[in-house]
This record gives sequence, structure tokens and C-alpha cells, in this order.
Amino acid sequence: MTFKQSTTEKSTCFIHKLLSNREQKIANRELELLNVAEKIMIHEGFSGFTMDKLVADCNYSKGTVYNHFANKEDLFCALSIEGMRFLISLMQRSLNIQGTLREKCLGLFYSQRLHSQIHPTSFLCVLMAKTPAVLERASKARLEHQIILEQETTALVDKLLSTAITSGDINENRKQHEESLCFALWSMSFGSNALLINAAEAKAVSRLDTNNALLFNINALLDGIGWKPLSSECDYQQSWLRIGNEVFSKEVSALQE
Amino acid sequence: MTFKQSTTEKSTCFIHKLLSNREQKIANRELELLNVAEKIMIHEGFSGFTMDKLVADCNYSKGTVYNHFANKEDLFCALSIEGMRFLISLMQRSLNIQGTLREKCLGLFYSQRLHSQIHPTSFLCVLMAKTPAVLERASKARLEHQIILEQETTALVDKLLSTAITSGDINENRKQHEESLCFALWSMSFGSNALLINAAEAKAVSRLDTNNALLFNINALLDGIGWKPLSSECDYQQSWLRIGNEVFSKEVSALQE
DNA sequence: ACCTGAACACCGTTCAAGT
DNA sequence: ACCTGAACACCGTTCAAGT
Repeated sequence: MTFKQSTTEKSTCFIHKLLSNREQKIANRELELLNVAEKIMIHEGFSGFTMDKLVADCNYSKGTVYNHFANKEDLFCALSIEGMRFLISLMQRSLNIQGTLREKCLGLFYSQRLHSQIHPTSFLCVLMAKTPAVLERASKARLEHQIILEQETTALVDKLLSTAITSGDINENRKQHEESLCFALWSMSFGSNALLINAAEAKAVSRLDTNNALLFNINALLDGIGWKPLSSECDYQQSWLRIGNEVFSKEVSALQE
Repeated sequence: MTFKQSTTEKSTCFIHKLLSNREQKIANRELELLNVAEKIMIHEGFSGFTMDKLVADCNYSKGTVYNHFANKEDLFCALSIEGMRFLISLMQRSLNIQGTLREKCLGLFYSQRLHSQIHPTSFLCVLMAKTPAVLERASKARLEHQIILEQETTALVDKLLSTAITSGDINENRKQHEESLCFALWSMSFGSNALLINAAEAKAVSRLDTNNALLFNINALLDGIGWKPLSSECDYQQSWLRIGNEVFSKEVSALQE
């Protein structure tokens, strides 16, 4: 079987391909394990997840599972990493929307909200990875991987911001605060989504029209930054719907079923 | 001893006082337990905390500890509740600042940041209480108590917002969105502080001037809401320092030691 | 009515033995 | 070189016995 693979791949470097195939196999198994883990969490909640159940539901032994993940929290971190990968793919797609730069920015926020709705458990893992319980115990390698992915999202936002500044949609005297702008967007996105999902019982959330709360928050922030066109000059509710229809039509209609 | 207490209290209702004393004793013990728990978390991290260690470090048995807390997560929730109580006391004090209504609003944000700096572990408990692990397992009574405290903070913000609207500092056409404004403030506060503390390693945070990041975010949001005077018309950095000096001088100087 | 701590069940983690 | 699962240590939780 190993031989078969190496020939079908017509590799010029047999050993390299062999290694790479082995690595591929391990990576696939890891994804398989993460899938099983997520399923357990979906059905039994986070507190219902145990390593024993994971071993019972997959075809590998405890030792093999612990070969992949240093400990339980490391596995949470791995799930968070997969969640971020998915989020980044949504973010990249969202930038394809036809429209102003501010609408593209809306697309980035839309992506995170969509992630939280399509894969709530995955999204919760991303939130949990920012929790001391995970930060204290996950392996160094995994935590670093996560930082790299965060850097990717930061790069996407940075690029959009500097385009907006050079194009004049954001006043150029904001250029010296570009990093602050990026952090403000992240904070608002993180805070809004975390509370909308995990504080749904709180009066300050339950009394809201939760469908528009996020957009309201973004509009307030982007108006405050002075990102043109301001929300008074443009119907961003329309833009929000357009992002759903034009970029994420498949995902949105799947959600509504 | 019971008799002694009841006479020194010169109660008109002996039985009621007895009960109330007993209840007081139980409440005191609970605070004592929470104090010990917090100390363990400070010294050994969240993942280092166990119920066994709590029992070892206090003078009560396992059964008694479990009389207070339904389970470990319930104890986390109790710590979060104490954290919120402390936060609310800071928020109330912060409203005493002399100045505009927007400066009072700054005081509310200042309170949360101060909480995260004076009692980091307590603050982290408040964040953790918004995590599925805790939400899934804490007792109903405790979760409800927390909702009530959240309602108190919401009420403080609501009151300030409606004063600002009637006084004209916020345009009165915002009146219909008062709840949205409240949620926007909460989201920004929650998101900024959570990330400043738990994502310190991320490039988007580490490259910041963390001392001014929160104020930058608030200013952007409040400008976007159109809360007068705008940040272009007023030196809020000065206000921020003033809040520290005038309302929280003791806490701030203790921090700088 | 409340407290106690031994006892239990379960969970996370390891590692000697196997392939 | 990697996989296995029995074994272990520890942790969370309970409850019969005690005051």
C-alpha cells in the first residue's frame, strides 16, 4: 500500500514522499479525532466531554490519542485552531463582496458571526482557548500555532485598514493609530459575539433584537473611527443582507432550514 | 454562645434573629471558603485548583464544602458573583466623578479595568462564568443570582444613558436604541478587557500601547454614538487620569507599588 | 439540623509490553 | 517507530455514621 501510494504520486524523492505520506496520514487522523471530539461536545456539552469517551468513539487507543494531544486542554486548543482556520477561510471569501471598503469590513464581522452560527461548538472552542484553563495547559507548539493564525486574521484587517486610509475612506491622520483601529475591531467583534452567545440570559442581551445588535455595534464603532461612508449616508442593513446573499448564500440558506 | 448573641443584639424577634445569625455564619463561612479558593488559584493557577486542595487549606470537611457549592463550577460561579459585587461597588463610586456625563461613562469603563488589575483572578472568574463549562454545571440559584447582578450593572448604564439623552449630550433620536447602546458599551468593555488580558501574546495586542488601548476603543465607540463632547473637543486622556486620582486614588497608588 | 471523612466512581495520564 | 490498553494516581462527589 505504501508502495502503491508512492508510485501513483510519481514522486522524484521517494523518501520525502514516504515521510510526507506518513505525515499526511497522521494529520488526517488528527482531524478525524477532532471531528469525533466535536461531535461528543455537540451531543453531551463541554462538561460532558471526556478523553475516555473520545477513545471509545474512535478506533484508536488512549496512547495514540495522547500522541496527538498533550492533554485535554491541548485538544481544546487544537479544536480552536481548526475553528480559526475555518473562520479565516470565511473572512477571505467575504472580502470578495462588491462594494465599498467599509462593506468589506462588514464582511469580516459577518464571517465571525456566521462561524458562530454554523459551527457554534467550534466557535465556543475559539472563545475557550482564550481562557486561563486552556492557556495554562495547552502545549507550547499548539499555542504558537494559534498565535500564527491570529496573525493571519490581523494581517487581513491591517491590509483592509491601510487600503481604506490610503484611499481616503478613513482620514489619514488615523494612520499612526492603525494598530489601535485593528484592536478596536477585534475587541468589538469578540465582545459582541461572546456576549450574544454566552450571556443570552442577561437582561441586557435578552431584551435586544439579537439579529441587529452586532451590526448596530459595528456601525457605531466604524462611525466613531470616521470610516466613510458613515452609517447615516448608507443603508448597511442592506449591505449586511447582501453579504449573506452574494458571498455566503449557500451557508445562509442551510442555516435557515 | 447562641444565647449571648441573641441578647447582645437585643432583637425583638428571637427566632428570626437566631436564624439570621445562623445564616450570617453560613454566609461568612462561604466568603471564607471563597477567599481560600481564590488564594489557591492565585498561587497555582486555575488548572491547579482542586476541591481537595480547598478542603486541605480550610478548616472544614468535604461535606461542608459541598453543602455550599453544588460542584466545582458552582464555586467558580460564586467567585464570579463576588467579583461582580466588587465591580459594582467600583462602578457606583466612579459615578461620583465631577464632570460631564461622558466622563462618568468613562468611569464605568475605568472600574472594570481597575477590577481586572486589582483582582486579576477575580476578574478572570467573571470571564470564565461566561464559558459553557461553567454555564452548563453551575447551580440554577447561583446562575440566577449572577443574572440579577448583571441587571444591576445594566441599570447603572441605562440610567446614565437616559440622563445623557434627556440632557442632550446624546442625540434624542437615539432614545429608541437605548438598549442597543447599553449592549454596545458592554460588548466593547468585555471584548477589550478579555483580549488585553488573555490574548496578550497575540501580535494585535502585543504591538499596542496597552495603557491607552481601552480608552482608544471607548472614545471611538462613544464618538460613533455621538456622545458629546466628542473626543476631538475634549482631552479624555486627562479625564482618565483624573478618574484615577479623584475617585480611585487609594487603589491606583496601591497598584503602582 | 448539620458536620464528617471514608469510600466510590470516574477521569486523565503514563508506560511497559507488543508489533 | 509506533501502537496498545492495563494500571495508576488523582480528583470530584456522595452518603452512612456521628454530633
